[in-house]
Parts: sequence; structure tokens; C-alpha cells
Amino acid sequence: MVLQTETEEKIVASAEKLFYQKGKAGTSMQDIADDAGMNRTLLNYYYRSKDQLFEAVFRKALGRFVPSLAAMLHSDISFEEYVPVMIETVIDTMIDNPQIPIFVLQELSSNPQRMPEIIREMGINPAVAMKKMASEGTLSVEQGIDPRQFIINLLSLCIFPFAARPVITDILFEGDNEAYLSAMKERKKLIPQIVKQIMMQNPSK
Amino acid sequence: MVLQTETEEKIVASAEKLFYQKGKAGTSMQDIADDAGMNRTLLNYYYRSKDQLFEAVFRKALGRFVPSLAAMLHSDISFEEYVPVMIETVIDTMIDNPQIPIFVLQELSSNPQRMPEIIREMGINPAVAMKKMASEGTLSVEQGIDPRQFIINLLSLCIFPFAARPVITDILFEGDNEAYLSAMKERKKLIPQIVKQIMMQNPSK
DNA sequence: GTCTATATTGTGATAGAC
DNA sequence: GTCTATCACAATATAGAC
Repeated sequence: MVLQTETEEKIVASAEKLFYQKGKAGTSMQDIADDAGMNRTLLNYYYRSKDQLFEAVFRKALGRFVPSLAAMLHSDISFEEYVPVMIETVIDTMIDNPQIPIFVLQELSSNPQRMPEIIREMGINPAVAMKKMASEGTLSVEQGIDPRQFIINLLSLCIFPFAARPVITDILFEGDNEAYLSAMKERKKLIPQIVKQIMMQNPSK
Repeated sequence: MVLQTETEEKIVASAEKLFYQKGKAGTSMQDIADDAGMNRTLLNYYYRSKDQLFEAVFRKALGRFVPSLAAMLHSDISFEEYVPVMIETVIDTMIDNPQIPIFVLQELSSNPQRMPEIIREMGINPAVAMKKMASEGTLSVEQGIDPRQFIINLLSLCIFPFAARPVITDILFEGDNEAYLSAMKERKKLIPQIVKQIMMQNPSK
């Protein structure tokens, strides 16, 4: 991961592009070699198998957005302070890699048994995260806000619009990709406003 | 679609199950035949090709949740009245078919050029929908609420938690599927509250 | 309608020449 | 490191017997 040859870089670049778009099973080694403009056997030379090449791409995808989520769950900073930063970071990452959400979620949906290992590797500790959430004064069950539901809402608002890109672009923006993109940028200001309102929530019970 | 033989029903049932889980390319005709407990050639007899079998499954998946979304965009009833109904309908559908969001979004992400045709077939008229949104008094740009952003938020909150099921279950609910499910049911009450707040929003400009 | 047999193509992967 | 040649196998699909 530290130093890569030019050939190796071309391989992952093509593999990322095609795996993101067509998925693991939908992409053949030949497809990747063609896109990278090289002989198919070179992929095996560098990565031994399709599984290992896919794994490299998958880990790289995880590495693009898991860290900022993990930081939210674990840092000493309160939700209230960290959330606006995290929203901007996540949305910027999604704008640069709009296909990542579906790619990652599809893999995890097919192989949910991989979650525990991934959680461990990414340095997430669910128990600690729960404790942090429970201890936050501004966001507690006593105030009527379940911290878990809050996290779910936050991630939904940030990530889903990218997973549903074609639907949103064609139905709400009549196929105008520029309009879609500028709406996504707009959400960097919009979502914090919504989040603030949710946190001040005083439910009707 | 009106009348199906028992064999035909078994085929689609198995095809749905496997396509939802592993995707189109990740599922072979043999896999489906095995799951349905029949000879592989029967699939070709009834559906001619894998493409056509997939298409049948895909259309059926669309049919499960597009109608309630289309109704929201077109019915004479105002957003304010229709939204709570729609939230309950969509979430109930997702609870029964939790794999549909990723399945459909993955297909549309791989083949976004299919959107225009699908929109037409499903009877959605983007221009009319825009007009309706613009004319609603309780939800207008003048009030600081972009109707398109509102729809995006609504769909995000309803659908994303199902697309991200494994992540949410293992990180936020420590692997407890029952807890996850009951949280999803809880959202049928939670999301309308959030939506109400968003609609009363008076942004700080 | 359901089976066996077969045609054809594509796949991932390796051995071995250069 | 990069190529050609080749392997074993799996895929979709069809023809034709029953």
C-alpha cells in the first residue's frame, strides 16, 4: 500500500471504476485488463486472484469514509460540535466518489457476516460508542431523542441522496446533472439546520 | 402476470430471493433452478433468457414501492396530508422486503439510462410533479423550503436505514436483529415528527 | 411440460517462453 | 514484468427425446 508501480496503480484504478459500476460478479478480469489497456494475466501477476483484487478495492472504498464516521462515534468532542464537520466531510467525499455507497452497501448486504471483522479492523467499538452516546447531555434518551435514531437520521440524510442519484436526477431535476450536483452541495448547509432542529426536539408526549 | 402456473411461481420466488441477495451477475440460472428444486432448462422454457427473468423480477420490485411514491407526487391531496400515510406505507413495504432498496438502486446505478423509460412506464410525470410541489402553500420555496430537498430528505429517512441494515444492526444494535427491527417500526412515528419540524422550518436567513 | 445431451462461449488461473 | 498458450470449468441457451 505504501509504494505501487505504475502498472499496479492502473489496475486498481480500472478495477475501482468497474467494480463500483457493475459490481464484483458483473465485472470480469478481462474487462478490467481492457480498461487498463494491458494483458489479462498481469492482473493475476499483481493480485493473484480476482478475490484479492476485489478485496483491495473494497478496503480502499471503506477507508474513504469510515474514518470520519468512526471519529464521530469515538472522539472526545461532543456530537454537537463534531456533527457539522462530519457532514461536510462525508458529503464532500460522496461528491468525489458518488458510487461508493451502493458499492459498499451491496457487498455488505450480500455478505453481512463480514461486518464484525470489518468493525474490528476499522477500530470501531460499538460498546464504547453506545456509552459515549448515552453520556451526552445534549442528546439523550431523557430528552426524547434516541442517539441511535439520531445517527441513523444523520447518515440517511448524508448518504442516501448519492445512492439514489439516477432516481433523483431524472425525477426531481428532469435529468439535469448540474442541478443535481448543486443541490447536493446545498445540502452541506441544509442538513446542519435540520439536525439542529432535531436536537432541539421536544416530542409531543 | 394475471395467471401463473405453480412452476412459474416457484421460479420467480427463487429468482427474487437470489437476485435480491446476490444481484443479477452474482446469480446463475443453475442457482435459481436448485433453489426452486427443478431442472435448469425449465427456466428457459418459461422465461426464454436470464435477462427476461431478471426483468420480471425487477419490474415486480419496482411495483412494490413506486406506486406510493408516484401517488405522493401526483395526487390532489396536499403533501401535508399525504406524507404521513406514505411514510407508513413505504416503511411497512421495506420491512417486508428489506433487500429491495439496494437491489433496485444497484440496477439503476449500473444502468441509469433506463430511468426515462421507467419513469414513463410507472406513470410519473416530472413536470407535473414539479408544478404540484411549487403550488403547495405549506411547502414552498418562498417559505425557505425547496420541495425537491424536502422529498430527498423524506425518502432518505424512510429508505436508507434498510439499505444500510447490516451496518446499522452491527454497529448501533450490536448485532441484535430484533432491536434493529423494532427501531425501524419506531421510525413510523419518529419520521412524521421530524417532517413536521422541517416543514415549520424558518431558516436563519 | 419436463427431461438428457450438446453447442458455444466466457471465466479465472497457471505454466513457461522471452 | 510481460507475453502466448493452455487448462479446467461454469455459464447461457437450444435441440430433440419422451
